[in-house]
Amino acid sequence: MKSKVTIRDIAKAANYSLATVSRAFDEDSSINEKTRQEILRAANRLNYSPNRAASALRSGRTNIIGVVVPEIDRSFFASVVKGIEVECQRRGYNILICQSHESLDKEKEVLQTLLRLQVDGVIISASMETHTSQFLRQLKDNGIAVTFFDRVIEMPEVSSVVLNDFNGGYKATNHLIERGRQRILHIGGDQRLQIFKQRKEGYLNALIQAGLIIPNDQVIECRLEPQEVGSLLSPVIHSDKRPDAIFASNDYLALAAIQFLQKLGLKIPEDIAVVGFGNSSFTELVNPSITSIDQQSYQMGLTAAKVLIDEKKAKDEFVHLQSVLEPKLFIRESSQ
Amino acid sequence: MKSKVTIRDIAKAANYSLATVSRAFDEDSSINEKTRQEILRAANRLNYSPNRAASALRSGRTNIIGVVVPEIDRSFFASVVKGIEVECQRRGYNILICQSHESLDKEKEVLQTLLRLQVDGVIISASMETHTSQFLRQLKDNGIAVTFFDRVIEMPEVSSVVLNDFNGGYKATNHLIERGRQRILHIGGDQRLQIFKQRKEGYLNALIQAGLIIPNDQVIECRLEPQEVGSLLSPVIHSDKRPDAIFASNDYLALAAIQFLQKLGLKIPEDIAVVGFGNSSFTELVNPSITSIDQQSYQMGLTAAKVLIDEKKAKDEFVHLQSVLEPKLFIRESSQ
DNA sequence: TACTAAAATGTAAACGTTTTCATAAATTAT
DNA sequence: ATAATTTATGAAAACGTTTACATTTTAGTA
Repeated sequence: MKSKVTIRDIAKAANYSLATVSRAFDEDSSINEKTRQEILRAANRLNYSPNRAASALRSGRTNIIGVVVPEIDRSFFASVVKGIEVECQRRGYNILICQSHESLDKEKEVLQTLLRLQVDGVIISASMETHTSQFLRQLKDNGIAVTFFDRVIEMPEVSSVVLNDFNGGYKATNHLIERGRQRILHIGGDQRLQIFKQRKEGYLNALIQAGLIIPNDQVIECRLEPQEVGSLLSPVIHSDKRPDAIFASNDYLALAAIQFLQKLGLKIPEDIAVVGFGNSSFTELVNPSITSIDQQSYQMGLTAAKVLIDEKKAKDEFVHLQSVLEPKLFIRESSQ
Repeated sequence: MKSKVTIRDIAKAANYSLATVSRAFDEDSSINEKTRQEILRAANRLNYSPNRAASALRSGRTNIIGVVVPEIDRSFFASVVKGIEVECQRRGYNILICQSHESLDKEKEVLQTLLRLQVDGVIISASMETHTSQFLRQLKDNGIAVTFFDRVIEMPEVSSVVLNDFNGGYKATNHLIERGRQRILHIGGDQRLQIFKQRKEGYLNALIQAGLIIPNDQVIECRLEPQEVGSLLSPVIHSDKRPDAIFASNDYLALAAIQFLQKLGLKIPEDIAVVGFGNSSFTELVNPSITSIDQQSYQMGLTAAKVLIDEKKAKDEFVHLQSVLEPKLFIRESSQ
């Protein structure tokens, strides 16, 4: 059964006081290196493992970082979480996962739980319904560090890690322009989210820079339901000025568009080239494979964890920063 | 800053002892209902929130459940974890995620951490390298409940939740037989894993039951690298007795097979019907969409959490059980 | 009514660390 | 050598609960 060897047993075995033993386990504590070794050896011999609850109670630090995502089973979030877990593990932290299910109420609830648990920090991507930061303010006021990723809420003194969505939109569009496309249509996402707004801005910028006119009907807003794509696309496709390329703000929309167009007998990419966003795993599996912008999800997770932990370590003199990752274009058949 | 209202403050406010206040928060503690209400009201008024570290230290219970998966960003695991999180949240538990990265050493390491953290239970799907249960034994010996899912290790007195992979293989194969296919080839996975063994068994059983002969070369073992599929398939396809159907133990293999066959000019499903396994999201996105066996991943997560928590609650009289979920066949174009 | 059993509350001792403050030992400066 | 620092150690008090045990109150019984 449970061994139950405590710091007290080590103290006895190594013939030091509790305090000294405790210090032996603390990196930056003034203690004679020789006695530290003695103590560590004794601890090892007794097969000691510290009681984290006791430590948390006394010190107020848990070494646990809370992670809040809308849904863990979306490949983007799963991948970010993977990055977070890897970096946290490396730095001696553990992660506690919560899902907001895109609901503000649920998000508040899990943040409340994380506060109660006294996590050392929170890494969060806001739910669709979240547009204010008051609850996170509460965490900050209780000394809990906060870092955003991807879906960021305006908030002073909070670090965040995002993709340069503007550049993503720009690169995607520019790629199509370089391939000689002239009439490039954009299927956007919910414009209340910064990420989609930025992608669209990048798209527009690329067009302007290339001197291409942008007719109003060349941007379609789509609330991310791939089923809608057909009906939204139909009028434009049948108009006299059919687009010769599409930049979709999301891989699922790109795929839906491709399938719709193929059903109409159009050839991809010959008649219409398509670029997606997200570099989802299926983009290289479908036929034609889909050119897409990679979101650096894993890297985003690594970075978010790094930023948060560094912030904790640096205490006061830490400068809050927004880390911006650069998107990468993966060229595949749909735009060749 | 931190409010710091403790049980002591409530005791003062409500005019009861510490013990009584503590009991008011414990469901099954003998306490007068009226005083409980009084206390809860006071707690509410003071905006009290319990200190979990203190509770954990004193009681030895953390209300945290550790979850160990090979890689969180594989859609199957992400989906199971989602189920686990939802059920745990509902029952007042939190989950701590760790990845084994398919490495035995890493797995041991994270289990050690979870032990240190004194989690109340562990839900785990074993790494590819794990074939023994000695480290989990250690957890059990320390009073930590363990539940397996999907990748199970033989271990007495441990509950598990799995898919009926045998039936999955059977259903997939039988579906092809019902569609009139006679020469059904199987692309299997690593036979050291029970799940793949079972799928193959189900496949063989369906064939036998239908009175179909099984030539030796009709089962291909593939270590799950989709690139290999072509070279493995090639000889069989060009032989005089070409299969008219394929049951792949995995959706990626199914897709790889389809793409390889299409390149050879074969029509799917007319020339060769294909069924996959996993019901991955891309199966309905590709062309043709792929018939597949659903693994009930979300349900598996829900169930695993439920079984574990029930076991904790029931203490001794709990009967360890293996929950077997039934796979579902999703018929799509690749087998019509 | 008095007596017993059950239910409700209180007292106080844990749980295993960390950390403040005090003290002792070692080092440096004078 | 002595005083002034610096460095290592120790003693003891937290941290905020839970829980065994003791005590009081209430309800039940004869």
